[in-house]
Amino acid sequence: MNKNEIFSCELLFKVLSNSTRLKIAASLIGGKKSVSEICTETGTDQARVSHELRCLTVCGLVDFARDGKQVIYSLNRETVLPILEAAGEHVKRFGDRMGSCDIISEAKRVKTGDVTL
Amino acid sequence: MNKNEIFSCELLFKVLSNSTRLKIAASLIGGKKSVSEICTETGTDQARVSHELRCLTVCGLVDFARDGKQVIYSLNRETVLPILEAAGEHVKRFGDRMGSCDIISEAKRVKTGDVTL
DNA sequence: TAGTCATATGTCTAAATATACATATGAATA
DNA sequence: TATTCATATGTATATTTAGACATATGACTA
Repeated sequence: MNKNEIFSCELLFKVLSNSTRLKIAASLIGGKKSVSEICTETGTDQARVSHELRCLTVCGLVDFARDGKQVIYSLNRETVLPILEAAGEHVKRFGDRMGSCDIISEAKRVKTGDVTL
Repeated sequence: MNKNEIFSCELLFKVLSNSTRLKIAASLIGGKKSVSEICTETGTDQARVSHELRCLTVCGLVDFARDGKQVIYSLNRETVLPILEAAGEHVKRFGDRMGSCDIISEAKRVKTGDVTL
């Protein structure tokens, strides 16, 4: 991996490291959806979903097509599914440990009141 | 993907979305390395490398073994390489576009003085 | 063409994260 | 056992990001 690739990967992982964007992507695994369907499925308000959809679009994770008043978004399955699958494999083995990393999730642990021991 | 998996994936992607941690992981693709070797290869100071190595260790991306005064870190190739490879595929196609996403890289674009037009 | 439905964009603030710097620990050796 | 080398940890601050809220646009329909 050269520096450019590393930087682009950093951006890609940044896209996926936000819970709203990740929920949207996960929701689109099930198939194309309109913005309002995505809002309902992910329990997120419309403005924020639209913001994040733009990010996902620019970064190539989703495509869209207008259909009358609606805009239908779809996952770029070809490149995104392999990433999610590979991540899923890792998480299957190490998911439990990751919550105890204070560098990436100090705040969340405090907020959700998890016990650290 | 259920909620737990999504949350764990979010953490995993957060680990990989930091340039220092990603550089360390990329550096370890080439094989096991001591902390000071990683510092040299990635051009990062020792304290920060150690911090990030702990994160990478807790989250299952690297393993370590003490060897005298040194500590040798290795990549958990089995789960991490597939993630990096899949990310590499995406980036090969969409890497160019991603820099123009203001949501994930506003600050960096300003700092590096890139032209946006 | 006025209204309304669906979606997109602008922007401010709170929260999370990265980094720098200081310091501690732990193993080897003189 | 004092010293030195390699690595780890604590913590304050600056930067970055997420999220909330207000508002704009664009397409269809009465």
